[in-house]
Amino acid sequence: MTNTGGRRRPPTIHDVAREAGVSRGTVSRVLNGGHYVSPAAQEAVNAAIRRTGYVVNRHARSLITGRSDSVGFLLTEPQEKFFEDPNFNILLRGCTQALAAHDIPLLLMLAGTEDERRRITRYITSGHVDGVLLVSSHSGNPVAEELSEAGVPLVACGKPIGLGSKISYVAADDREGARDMTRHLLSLGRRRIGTVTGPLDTPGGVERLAGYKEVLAEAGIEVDDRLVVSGDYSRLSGEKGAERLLAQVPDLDAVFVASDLMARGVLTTLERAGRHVPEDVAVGGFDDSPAALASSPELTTMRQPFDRISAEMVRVLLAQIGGEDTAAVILPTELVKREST
Amino acid sequence: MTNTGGRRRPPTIHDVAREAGVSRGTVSRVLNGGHYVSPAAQEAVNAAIRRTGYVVNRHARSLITGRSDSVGFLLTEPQEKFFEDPNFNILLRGCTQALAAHDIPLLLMLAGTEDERRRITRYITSGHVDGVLLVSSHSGNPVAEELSEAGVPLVACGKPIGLGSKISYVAADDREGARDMTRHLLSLGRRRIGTVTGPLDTPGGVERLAGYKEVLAEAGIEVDDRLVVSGDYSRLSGEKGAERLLAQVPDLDAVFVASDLMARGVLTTLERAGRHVPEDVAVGGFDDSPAALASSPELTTMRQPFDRISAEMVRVLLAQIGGEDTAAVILPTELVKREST
DNA sequence: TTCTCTGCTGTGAACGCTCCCATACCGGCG
DNA sequence: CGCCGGTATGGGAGCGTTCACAGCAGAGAA
Repeated sequence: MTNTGGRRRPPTIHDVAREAGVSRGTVSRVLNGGHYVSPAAQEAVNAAIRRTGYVVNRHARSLITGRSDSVGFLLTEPQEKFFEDPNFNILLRGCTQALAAHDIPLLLMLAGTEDERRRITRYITSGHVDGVLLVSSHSGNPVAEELSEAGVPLVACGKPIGLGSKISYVAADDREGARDMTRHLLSLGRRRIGTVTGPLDTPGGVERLAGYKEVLAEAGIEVDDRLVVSGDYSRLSGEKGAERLLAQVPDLDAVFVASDLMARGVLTTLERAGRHVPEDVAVGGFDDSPAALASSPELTTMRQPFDRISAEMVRVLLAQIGGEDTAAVILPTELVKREST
Repeated sequence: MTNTGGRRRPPTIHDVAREAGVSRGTVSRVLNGGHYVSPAAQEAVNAAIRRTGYVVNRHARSLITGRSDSVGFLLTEPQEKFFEDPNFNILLRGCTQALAAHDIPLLLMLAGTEDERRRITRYITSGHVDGVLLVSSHSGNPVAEELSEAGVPLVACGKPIGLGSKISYVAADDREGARDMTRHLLSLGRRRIGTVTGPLDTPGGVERLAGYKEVLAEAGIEVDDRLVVSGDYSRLSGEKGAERLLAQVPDLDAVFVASDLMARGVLTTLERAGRHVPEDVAVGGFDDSPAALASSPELTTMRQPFDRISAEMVRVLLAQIGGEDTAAVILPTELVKREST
């Protein structure tokens, strides 16, 4: 590697060609898979690349190929949620790494306000990224539709609620997860099982509630309206939710909470009310976020496979960029038993 | 805005020129500040841009200017820390927003392993970003030196410990913050004040310890070695640290903890030991992270102005990219009194 | 008038790459 | 022998921009 220290003009494909005694074309072919290149030339070019410290100029390449070899990670949540929810971070990390394995940089984009959203939509649709990983649990999200209609490859995390949209997504099996957790609570002998749902304009909120109701119905237990209160995934809404549950159903013996963060709020309220967990009331969360371990007692929860979700999102997006038709991917959740049940 | 639906060739500067009845050059001048352009032409071009939905092709621009109009956000911590520490997220968000205001995308880069570090260094030094925001509290970080020597504009968050390095950085005033907190504990009448430090190979760890010691010395209190234990900013290390403190100094009446996360660990240990906070032992944290509010009792802490830090990092980096010489920026911290003292 | 200066405009080069076409070689087949 | 298909290579064209330069008009000075 030459060119130590000071800012010199970086080597171009020309320099490599000269150094290797071949033409630009041959170097380019080596760079792009090495088809129609003799082993001798192949070797000479690779040596020359090593000697010159050549790195392809992605701008020049993008200019002609029309691809940018980068993807956007778009967050359309209002900002606060980003920080309250550890899942975003895990997802972000997973996606960055999965993309790095393909040598694709990730552009982080936040579109909290309407203004930002317009700017970013414009940026994306004008070809500055090859595709978009969309993280936004809330529905009614115009960005997804816009981008999708503009033909931008797009993969969402979680099912977009938009009616009949053909947007690919990767999600955990919320309904089955909720079913498993509810069955688990039943298997402990609990019968007065309440739930604190997520926001009902999100697929996660809807599906988890559905799973809960299904299992209770199958077990022949009346699904009492007073057993169901809804939250917004925040800790505080967990506290409030539990207060309402206790008021409406004094003989409550278990709660299925649609997120760990809310579950922590539920624990707080139960403790304040003098109910022991899990003796008096069993509590099951959802996500297996760090919050689940940080609480006391540690939360029983449904583990969402975020590492696999991010890997799948990247895989599906790259396939879509490659021109394949892609479908939804649903990944199974896993019950993690801890102290709270 | 034409070009709805299907994938058409996006308009180029040529199309805009034709539409506006001027030349490429004039359009380009409008795009880049509008100097030497008559008001009439200016107006015609802007109208044409609006009509065609033109967006500049950044690849073509970068190819000739040599700038990429994007910056990297480089994280060299081992991965886990990223998630344990809420500060990173706040920083990331702040930087993304500050950059967005300049229409500069942020490329997120994780370099946890040696391999990744080489790849990313290579990527950066070959001009794919104009500058780097570096987040890595630990010292002995070769990346910073490498990039800096290669002439890449670089701003670190927190002071890099590297000897005599000329790297610009933005940091909170750790020492003064520690002094304030220690004074606060003294003002409550506490005299057996322990501390759980951060890692002593980080500037934050060192400075906060120094501030603590200074104030005790100034108050004429002997700085007992047994009062000082060190942690690694993790919650667990806070628990362990507090255990050691209690063992070594049974009559402990206050603890200054170098991070909120560790402070939560300290609270856990104190509760287990039956010590009441703040009655028996006052606890002061550092960061004012969400963890400070989530704990019970809520933590008194030193607020680090992360919003201003990220804004300053971006400002300094852009100045550096613009060719200015830049220096370090130190921002004041602020005492936030809550229940734990 | 003539010359200069200033504001504004158009145009031919690049920038570094990939694409495509022309060419050349080789072995095998009719 | 001529012709073919497959492999390998070189080089021109062009991607969409900015930059440098040349040119032109009009105002003011000589």
